[in-house]
Amino acid sequence: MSKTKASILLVEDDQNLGFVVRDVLQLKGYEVDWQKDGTMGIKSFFEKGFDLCILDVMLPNKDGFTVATELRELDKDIPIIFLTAKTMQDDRIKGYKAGADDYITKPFSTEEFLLRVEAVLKRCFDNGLPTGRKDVFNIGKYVFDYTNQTLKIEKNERTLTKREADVLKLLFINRNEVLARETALRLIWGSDDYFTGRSMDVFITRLRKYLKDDPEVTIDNVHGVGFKMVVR
Amino acid sequence: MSKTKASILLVEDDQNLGFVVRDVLQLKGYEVDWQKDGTMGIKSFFEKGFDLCILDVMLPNKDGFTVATELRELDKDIPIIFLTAKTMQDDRIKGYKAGADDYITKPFSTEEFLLRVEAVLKRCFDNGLPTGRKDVFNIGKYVFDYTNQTLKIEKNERTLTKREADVLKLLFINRNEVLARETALRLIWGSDDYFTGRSMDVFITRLRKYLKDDPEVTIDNVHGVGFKMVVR
DNA sequence: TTGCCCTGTTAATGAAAAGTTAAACAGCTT
DNA sequence: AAGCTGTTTAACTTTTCATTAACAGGGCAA
Repeated sequence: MSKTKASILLVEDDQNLGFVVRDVLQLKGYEVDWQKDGTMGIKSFFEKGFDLCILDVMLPNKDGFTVATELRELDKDIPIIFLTAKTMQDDRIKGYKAGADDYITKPFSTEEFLLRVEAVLKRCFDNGLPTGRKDVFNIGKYVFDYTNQTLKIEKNERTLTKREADVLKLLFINRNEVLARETALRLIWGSDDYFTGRSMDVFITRLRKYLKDDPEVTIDNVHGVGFKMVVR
Repeated sequence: MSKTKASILLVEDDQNLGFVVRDVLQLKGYEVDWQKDGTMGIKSFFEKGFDLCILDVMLPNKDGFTVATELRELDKDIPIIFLTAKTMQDDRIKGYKAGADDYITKPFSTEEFLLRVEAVLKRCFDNGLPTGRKDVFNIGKYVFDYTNQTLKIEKNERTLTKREADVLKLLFINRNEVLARETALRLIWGSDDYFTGRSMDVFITRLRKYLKDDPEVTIDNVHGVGFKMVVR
């Protein structure tokens, strides 16, 4: 069945506001992951997955909109709520409203806040409850369970390492499209240099070996750019 | 509901002004690519594509107007805003002639600047939001995906190399018009000498081979000038 | 028509990227 | 500190791709 309460990613650099928001949500039974900057937020989302993301617009390094764009690359339907300062111009709010499921202007009351959160969840999961995050993927004849780090074909199950699972998941999210080397290195390794690149190659080799039992699934190289998982 | 905000190309050689402008735009949620000279700006535009370009008039090597003209060759509808140090009537006239959508004289307040930017975007994308950059082209019976570097006809898909994709895209942008050899060499290779010219010929040969399955698509030579992709 | 430059085409070359395997290493646990 | 596990580094091989070369036509001006 489904989970009882949604899990929420909160990206907020302000200590005080972050603490309060997390607390309010947790008291309502939500599972909350609080990250202080966009990069960590994206990493966490990739690894854990959430039912809803709440992003402050003003963030160090990577602002909320950029974060939102990158989150949507990982999951195009993920509900997103923005937190914005009151000083923001009206037309601007209109501008990004299209990409957001809701926006809340600071300061806000906890009641209003919770109402908005629940409204978005209700709208996105029509029974009011999240369907539960999907971290089991069907890759051709394979069944890949990301959280349990297992890869199964017919009766053969293999346990993957964290890195293997990360690379496989990212490839699958971008299946039939080129996954730029740089993107993968940035997201999974956090750095993009010669050696991490070579390291990735080693993982690709290993994953190909794991996936060789279904010829419909291949990992193709696009020279100088990255890799493309092709699922026919 | 995929894109949140417009992506902007900023071409500005001055460190301080460039930094400030980028920052101001980023804080407003725009995705900003800051290039320090015209050549790099054009290259970046060709490879990534943007919703709006902001060009300083005074630039090393290639001035803003020249850059604008070349940008318009790549995308005749791209919105362009000029920045200039002083009120130079001559420049203004020349600027509008090249097709500026707005013209901002330095120094300017961030408020004024942002208003102008938003106004131009609003004017150009009537719903206030950019349409999103298109990098999938229909070339006769072919479907060419620039970012994924694929060229497809019916069920046959072939992956292109970076250079092949670059040349093909440039030819297509100038379809039914002559693409000067020099233009292509400058933009894609960055230099225009005998050997790069010969190299280009090799790519033309290869692209012709790839495109031979649709007789309605040809790459014709214009002796001494360049090539013309003809799509009937 | 002749000669010269420009283009078409194919093959050879060399450099860089990727494939592969094994050893080294780091972080745990026992 | 020995063993175990997972990741990175290293060393070597193979592949890929842009460039260069080599040769064959073509177009155009004189």
